[in-house]
Amino acid sequence: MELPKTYDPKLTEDKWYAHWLKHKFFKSTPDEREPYTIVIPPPNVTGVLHMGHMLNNTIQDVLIRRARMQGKNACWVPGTDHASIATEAKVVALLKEKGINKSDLSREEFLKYAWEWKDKYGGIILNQLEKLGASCDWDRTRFTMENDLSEAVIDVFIDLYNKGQIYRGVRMVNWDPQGLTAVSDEEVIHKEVNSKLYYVKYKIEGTADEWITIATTRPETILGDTAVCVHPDDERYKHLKGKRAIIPMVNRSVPIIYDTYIDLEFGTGALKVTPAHDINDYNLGVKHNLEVIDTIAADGKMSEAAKFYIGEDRFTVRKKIAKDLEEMGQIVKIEDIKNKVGYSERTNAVIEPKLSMQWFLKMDTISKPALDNVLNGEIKLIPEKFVNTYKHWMENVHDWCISRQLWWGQQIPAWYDDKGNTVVCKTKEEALNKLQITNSKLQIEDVRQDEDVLDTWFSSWLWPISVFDGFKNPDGADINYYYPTNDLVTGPDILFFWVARMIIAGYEYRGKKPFNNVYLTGIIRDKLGRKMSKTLGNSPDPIELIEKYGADGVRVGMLLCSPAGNDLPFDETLCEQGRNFSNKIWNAFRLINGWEVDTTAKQGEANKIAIEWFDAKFNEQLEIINDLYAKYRISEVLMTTYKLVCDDICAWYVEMIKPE
RNA sequence: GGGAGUUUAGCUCAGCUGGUUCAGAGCACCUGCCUUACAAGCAGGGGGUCACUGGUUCGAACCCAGUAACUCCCA
Repeated sequence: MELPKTYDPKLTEDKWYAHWLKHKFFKSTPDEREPYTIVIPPPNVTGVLHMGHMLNNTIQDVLIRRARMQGKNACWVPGTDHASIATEAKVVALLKEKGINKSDLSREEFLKYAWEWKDKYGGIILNQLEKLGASCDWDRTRFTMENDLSEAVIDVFIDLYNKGQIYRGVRMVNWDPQGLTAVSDEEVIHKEVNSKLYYVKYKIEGTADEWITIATTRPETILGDTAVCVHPDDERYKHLKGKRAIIPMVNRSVPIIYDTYIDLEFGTGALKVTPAHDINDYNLGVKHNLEVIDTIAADGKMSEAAKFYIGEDRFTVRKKIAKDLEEMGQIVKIEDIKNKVGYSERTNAVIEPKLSMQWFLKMDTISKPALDNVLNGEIKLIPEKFVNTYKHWMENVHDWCISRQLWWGQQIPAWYDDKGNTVVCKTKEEALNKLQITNSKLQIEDVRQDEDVLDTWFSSWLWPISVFDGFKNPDGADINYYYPTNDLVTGPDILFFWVARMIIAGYEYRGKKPFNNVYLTGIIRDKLGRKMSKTLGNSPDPIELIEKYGADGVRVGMLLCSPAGNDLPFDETLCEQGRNFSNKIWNAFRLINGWEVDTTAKQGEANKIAIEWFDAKFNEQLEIINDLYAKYRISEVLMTTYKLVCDDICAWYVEMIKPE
């Protein structure tokens, strides 16, 4: 048989992957062996594979295959996550192309379209994972919005509500005016941007020509101002005590208040207070009992309450009002400054702090075991440096805003009657019964379910439990055998979003950690050190790379430069090295495959020595490799293996035993 | 503004408890080779003020202090 000189990964990889699947080598069911379990960080169901997936799934595959070879019962559970904001946005966009507005559809109609979309595109990323060689137990594939998992989410919501951990209230939340939903604190990305700082003078009430100058980056919110605040120790403003200022344009008289919150150095030391559109102002408002005027509507346009520029976008108004104030002679000066602005992680829209009615999960007590058990090493973060970050977050965690004003997701099981009563339970009938206790004449048609759905992370935080049916069947064979899982491999960007919350849910619902170790991969960057992103277009398509270098080639390329937790500047030449490595192994095989073995021949002395030497060498390197694995130093494991193959096997051993 | 981390060869990184595996690896580079497994290869070679400054020590890439640059997280 003539083997080609150059290795063709395509033939080999497809052939063997099919073989593995056919023989169910990745399948796992509980048995007597020691389990080794990984649950996949479920990718967005409508997403496509990117380099980050490529990296962390390669690492998971390495770990799971090693465990399998060690004779453990290795189980890698795959699946996807319903990604409510992202998916809903995609479906809305698709409908728009067809000339359909979401607002023209009923909830049911919209969800039908969304499920169609999911059924059409939801499998893509899983197929791509197969291409990559991922040895998942595909029979276990789960989806966060499938019936069982949704039921778990609803049950958990009800349970936490009954325990008093979930409440509903009007709070200042991060509002995404494009997604038209609230998002959690973690979904806001603060970026430094170039802005203008407007110095605007407000007249002191009852004076002819006395003014106070405030500085603001958001003049469009002036219309909602309900106070001016200065520092009590500020000599410049002591004489204004008890006075009032007049808000320009709307001519509203507001108090001048004194609070040590004020930064004397910033701007003029005088702050305009807009309780409806800034979290700090809101807090000041609560403290000083200020009026709240909500001047910006949900879509980011000025509301009726603003009185001016009604229906115009907040950024347009920013420019207009500056011009109008200038004409009124109330702009003192405008400076260029850099400041931090919050953007929505999902839509990239500028977040608008907004008061709204939302559901929250109290985080103070429920998060306690999750903090303690990372600090005491019961759960290990790799690399360890993330423990500090984790600790800091956990100690300062705020209540989690879990409601989203969307349709794609688990609808909140809260029910209202016509009198403003609320009950939380699973079904409408149950709700009716409960509501009738205080509202006996209530009819079922008048029971209304909360419109909102739950944050997607509120379902994925249950993932390590729910994929083993731990809610449906808390004493089931699967959950008892596979939980706690062994290793979790994910990016540091979702340490709080997901990892911390899984730990919280693990202790709350199983009384046990969800995993022993968390391996946090690096973030992949391009050669210029920029994060890979769709908008920059600097991310290579992993599938194209696989076509070019083979899955093994790309995987080797990724792992060569990926110490845990460090950024990973990706360079395609690394894949080339990976491909070359595959070729090297191929050719070593080709050589040996060509040899004919004469079983009657006597072993030569040189061969005997060579074999003994290699035996020792191999075992020595194996020990090193095992030690490196124990420390999760995957790229060093690879390098050691690489050298073992290229140097010890190919350059020495094979040459030594090569027939003349 | 608060916190964490990083800085060692052109690039990506090892370097544990300070001391003959302390200045390393892979890639890249240079030179010579299409030598019957592999040019996606082989043989050889060059290359570092261990960010900077000071300190501790018989001895510092490693410990301490300060400085600088970069990265990340939080507000």
